[in-house]
Amino acid sequence: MKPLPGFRDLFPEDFARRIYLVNRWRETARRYGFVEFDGPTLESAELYRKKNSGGEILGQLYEFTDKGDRPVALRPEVTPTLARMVAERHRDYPKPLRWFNVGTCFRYERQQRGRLREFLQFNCDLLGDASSASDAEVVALLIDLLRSFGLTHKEFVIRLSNRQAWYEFLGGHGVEKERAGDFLNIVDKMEREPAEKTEEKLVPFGISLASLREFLECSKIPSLDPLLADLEARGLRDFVRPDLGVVRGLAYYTGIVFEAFALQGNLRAIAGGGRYDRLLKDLSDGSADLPAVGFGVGDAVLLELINEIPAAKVQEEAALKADAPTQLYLVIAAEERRLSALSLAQQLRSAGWRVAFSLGAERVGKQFGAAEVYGAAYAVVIGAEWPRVKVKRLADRHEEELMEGELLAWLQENRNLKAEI
RNA sequence: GUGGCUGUAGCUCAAUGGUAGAGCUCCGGUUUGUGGUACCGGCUGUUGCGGGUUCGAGCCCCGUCAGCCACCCCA
Repeated sequence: MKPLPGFRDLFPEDFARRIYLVNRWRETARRYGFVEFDGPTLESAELYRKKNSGGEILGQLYEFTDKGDRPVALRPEVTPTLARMVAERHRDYPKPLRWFNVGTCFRYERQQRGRLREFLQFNCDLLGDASSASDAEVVALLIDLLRSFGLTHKEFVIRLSNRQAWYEFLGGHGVEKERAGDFLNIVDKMEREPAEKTEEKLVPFGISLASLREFLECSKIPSLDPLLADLEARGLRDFVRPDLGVVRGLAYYTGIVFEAFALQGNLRAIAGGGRYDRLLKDLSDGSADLPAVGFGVGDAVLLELINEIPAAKVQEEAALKADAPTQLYLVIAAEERRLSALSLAQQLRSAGWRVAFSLGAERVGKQFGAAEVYGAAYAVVIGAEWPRVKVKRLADRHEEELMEGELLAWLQENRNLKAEI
C-alpha cells in the first residue's frame, strides 16, 4: 500500500526537514511581530464559491458531501478561512493585524515536482492597513524568510508589480474596468505564448503588441516608488525587481502583486502574494471591510529549492545535525550497573539532554556503534568503576573520566554541542 | 484534464524472447569494556497490475494504475 497520489508519507528524516522549514517560518514571522493562528482544514464548500474568492482554484477543490449531507471541501488555501475568522472577530484585535499560519492545504490536481495534492503552506497576512508601508513590511518578511534558508539575491528575486499601473494603462486606452481581468490574463500568459497568439488576443482591446511591450519595458512604475524606497532603507532593494509582467492568476488582487522566483533551475514561483483590499468585504458580505496584503509559500517548492542550492543544503544539513535526536548515548559496559545507568539517564533527561541507551545487554563495541549511528555527540561509559564514569566526545575520541555527580555540570560547560535550532 | 517517457529486491540498477542477478541498506558474526573502514554469513521478488502474441514474455502488443517531464495553473 502506498499513499494516494500527491500525498506523502513523512518518515523521520522527512519530518526533520519539515521541522527545519517550519521553525524558520515561525521564527521569521515572529521577528516581524506576527502571531500564529489556524482554522479548520475542512470548510463548507460554500466558502470557496463566494464571489471573488477562488477562480481557477475551484476546479481543484477536494469536495464531497459529509454524512450530514453538507457540501464540504478541504481547504485549498487559508485566505478564505482567514477572512472568515477576521470578519467574525476583528473587533477584538487592535489594527493592523499581523497574522500568520502554517497549515495543510489540498488541491486536486496532477502532481509534479514541487506540486502535490496535500502540502504545507506558510501564509502571512497584514490586515487593516492600505498603505505601501504594509506592502513593504510583507515583502521584507518574505525576503528575510528566504534569506533564513541561506538563499541570497543571487538565488532568488521578488518580481514586483502593481495592478493599479495596468488599470491606468487600460484607462488610457479606453478599456473599461470590467474587461481588465481578461486583459491581465493575456499579460500573465504572454511570457509563455508565441507573440502571434498574444497579438491576436489583443485585437478586441484595440491595443497593439508593440504598445503593450513598450509599457512592459518602461522601468518606471511610479506607484511602486514608495515601496521601493521603503525596501531601500531596509537594505533590501537588491532583492526586488519591478516587473509589470507579473500579474498573477488569482482574481482578487487589487494592488501590488509579487512573486518570488528562483534564478537558477526551472522551478516555478517559490512564493506569491499581493494586496487584496476587497476580499474580506466580499467574503463576509460586508460585515468586515479591511484592506489586506499577504503571501503564501509552499513547503514542496522550498524543499526542492534547498536541495538545488548548495549553500542552502549545507545550512540545512548543519541544522539537522545539530538537532540530532540523540545527544548522549549511555554505554552500559557492565550489565550489573544498568540500574545506575537508568538513574543517570533520568537525571540527564530531566536536565533537558536527549539520552538513549541500549535496551538489553550488548557488546560495548556495538553500543559505541549505536551512539555513532544515532548521531550522539558524547558517549558516557557506565561500568565497574562506577560512580566514576567516562565521557567520550565521539567527534575526536577525546575521553575524560569524572565522578557521576559531576557529569551534568561538565556537560553544561560543554553545552555548545547541545542542539540550538 | 491533455501529451511524451518510465515501472525488475527496502534503495540504485543489470539480465541477445529461453531457469531473475549485483551493489548498497538492514540483521547477525569476526571469542566476551571502546565507534564510522575491512572480512564472513543471512533476509527480501507472483519483474506495478490485468489481458494478448509465442513452444516459451522482465523483454513484443493492448489496457490499467503509479511515477517523472511538458502543457494548464499554482505553493
